[in-house]
Amino acid sequence: MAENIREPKQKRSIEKKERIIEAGYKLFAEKGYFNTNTAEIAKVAGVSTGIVYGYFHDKRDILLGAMEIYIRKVFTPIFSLLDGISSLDFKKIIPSAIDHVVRAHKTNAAMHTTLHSLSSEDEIVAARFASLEEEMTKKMSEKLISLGYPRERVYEKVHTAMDVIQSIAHEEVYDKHSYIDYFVMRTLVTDMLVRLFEE
Amino acid sequence: MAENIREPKQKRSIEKKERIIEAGYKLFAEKGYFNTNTAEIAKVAGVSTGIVYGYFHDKRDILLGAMEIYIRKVFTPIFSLLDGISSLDFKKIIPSAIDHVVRAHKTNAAMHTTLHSLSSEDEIVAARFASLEEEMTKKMSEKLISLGYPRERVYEKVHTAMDVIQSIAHEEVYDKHSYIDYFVMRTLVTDMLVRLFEE
Amino acid sequence: MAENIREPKQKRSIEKKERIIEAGYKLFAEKGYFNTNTAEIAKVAGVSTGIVYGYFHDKRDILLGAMEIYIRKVFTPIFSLLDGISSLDFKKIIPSAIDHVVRAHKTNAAMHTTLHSLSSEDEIVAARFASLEEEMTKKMSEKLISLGYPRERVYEKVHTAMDVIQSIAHEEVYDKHSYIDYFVMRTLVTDMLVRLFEE
Amino acid sequence: MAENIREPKQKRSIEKKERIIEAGYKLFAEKGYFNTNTAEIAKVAGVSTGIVYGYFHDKRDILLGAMEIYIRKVFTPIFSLLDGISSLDFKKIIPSAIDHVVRAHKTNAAMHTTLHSLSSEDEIVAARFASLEEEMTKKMSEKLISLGYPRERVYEKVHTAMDVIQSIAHEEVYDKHSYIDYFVMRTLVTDMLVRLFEE
DNA sequence: CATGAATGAGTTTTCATTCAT
DNA sequence: AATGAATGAAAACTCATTCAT
Repeated sequence: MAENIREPKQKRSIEKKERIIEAGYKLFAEKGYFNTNTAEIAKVAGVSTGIVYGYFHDKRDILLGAMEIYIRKVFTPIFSLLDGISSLDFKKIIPSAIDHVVRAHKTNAAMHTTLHSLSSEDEIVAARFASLEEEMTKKMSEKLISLGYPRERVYEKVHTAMDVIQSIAHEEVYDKHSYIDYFVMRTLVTDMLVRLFEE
Repeated sequence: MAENIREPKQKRSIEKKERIIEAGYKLFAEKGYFNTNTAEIAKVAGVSTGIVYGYFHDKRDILLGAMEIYIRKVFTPIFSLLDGISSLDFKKIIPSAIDHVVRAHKTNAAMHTTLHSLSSEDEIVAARFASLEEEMTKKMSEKLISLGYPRERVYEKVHTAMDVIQSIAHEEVYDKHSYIDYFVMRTLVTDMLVRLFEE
Repeated sequence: MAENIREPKQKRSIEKKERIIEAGYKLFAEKGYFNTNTAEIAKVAGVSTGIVYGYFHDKRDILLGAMEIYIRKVFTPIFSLLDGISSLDFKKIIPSAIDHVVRAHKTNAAMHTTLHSLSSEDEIVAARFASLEEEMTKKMSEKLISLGYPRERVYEKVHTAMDVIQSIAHEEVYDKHSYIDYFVMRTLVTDMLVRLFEE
Repeated sequence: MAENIREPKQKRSIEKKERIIEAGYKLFAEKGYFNTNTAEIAKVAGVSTGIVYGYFHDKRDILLGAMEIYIRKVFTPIFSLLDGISSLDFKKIIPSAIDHVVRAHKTNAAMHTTLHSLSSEDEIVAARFASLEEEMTKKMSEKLISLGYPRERVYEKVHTAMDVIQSIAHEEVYDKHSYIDYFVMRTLVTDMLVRLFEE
């Protein structure tokens, strides 16, 4: 039962661990978690099956690694967007936020879906996402307050806005409904959210 | 390999097929699709493992059956809500809609999550949901138009409203964010959507 | 985690379970527990690997089954020997006991060794053997007492006798020492034990 | 595939080889041979996994090394006991022998069990033990003869005594039978063996 | 129609041993 | 000599699906 997971310090090892995660990322996104097996991950990563277990406890651990990559890819730009906000000009903030989120979703849609799936079967994954949303909501809210926005109901507003923006990102990325004009929809949503904050 | 799936005509058989679907529903919702095996479904349904393949092509086919149940449970009340609308009084329509959706989610949240998960791995599931959304959007839009609401951008408004309502239903059902006052959030969302339609 | 082990009631199934145990018995005895794999057991039993897990929780469970067979084979004749004792004539009892034990060992030596091995790695196996020894000691002691033998120190005498008899059985079965005349040794031991009880 | 096992001459190397053996000893004794892996041995020994194969052909080779340690620890004191015998006073010799063996067992019981186990799967281990027993029996017998004890049947007597003493050592060390008074048992055995030699 | 035992390919995981550095 | 990352064969176990009864 001795759990001996290498925490790689050398460059080559770090690269290898990263390669395994990237391979997992790619395959999980393409075929879903349960339809991917470790042998395949190893093959795509160009390593032996054994070494996978040198870097990860098990398959789920690879998923967790991939999730962190996903979070890095998707949330980092969004957090950096936050830093750029310097006034309460929601007519600028909202479209910019939608833009960021849609773009982040577009490049990582498949992984997003896989991870969202796993939320239903894995507590940890679900918890990680919940805490991320919390972090974003709080950071955004504090930012607005620091710029003079009234504190009252700000968490609820921000969280609602985030939900709405995520919805529209989904719509645009999956583009399943031919009867919807996504440009129109985005305009609607933008106005709606601007009003939410400016009321 | 002749695919001989019984389309049961006798009452006893119909009941049996239904029992299998219900068992699948329960288990898929509780533990997810991949963590449920057919033997378990058969056991919960009180039938033999073999007969499951008399009524269904494969495991996925049971999921599809369960999905129809889910749709029946969740969408039927929402469709019937539609019929009750007789004026363009959005201050009444929106809260009622939110109420219906939240309630439907509350009783079927687990299955919703499972099905949503599977969308990423199963085209059919994804397509079924898309077409349902389409149907709902169209029905609702036509209803509004028939009551005199302007046709322009109505699909986009309705679809956006549906997205937002789903989001808030999720929030309330999973209740993961202790920093959110869900009553406040619901009020915000209601006002926001009323304005969307009344502008 | 649903542990569904068939407890076979039908004759065919019982036979199959028995066949698996016998295959395990044979292979464990020939090659040791750790050098035998389940696929091999299945093959020798003439069944699929899967069904093995229909009848047994895991590989160790097969060993436990084999252990019970071993116990049946080895201890049953010894217990029946007990029933045959009708007087305190140790000059007859001791040689007869030695005879039985040596013969039982000779036909099951390999399995004995394997099981004894496992005692060091498996608590259950060890405990089962200890309780068997206890049962035998107690039964034998009660028998002697019922025939009028003094109760004092009888457990210790019987247990000692059992140990000694086991030792000599080992010696005869494995026959590793060319400088030993096993016939002489058996005579020595017999006399020694007769005196132990007759003193 | 050139088998280049270092026969270490330098002190540092000898120490390292010794450390590996001691680590193997400890782990084999604690968890059994098959439940111990080489990486663990290396770790406990404070060396790299690779270098283990610089000093040993394979895992089994480490076991053989550990066995020699065991033999050194257990048999050396017993052999030295032999040297101390200067008369045929069995009332002294027997208790002293029992004492030595019990004590040796008490400190090395776990390894004893492991090695005994391996006898069934490893010819070399079995042979080594057989030859040790032979050596002891012969040495002891010669000693007795040199002190005037009749040569006839002496090997068988000594070997039997050794067996009995080992049995009682086992009993005392593992102490599995609550219904046995081990002090009584030791007295019985002592008397029995004294008589065996004095008859 | 119904049963549930049986199949066997497929999956995760381990570990003795090798090898580049 | 020494390291410890890497290998990959082999093991235990699962489960959707089939089939004899």
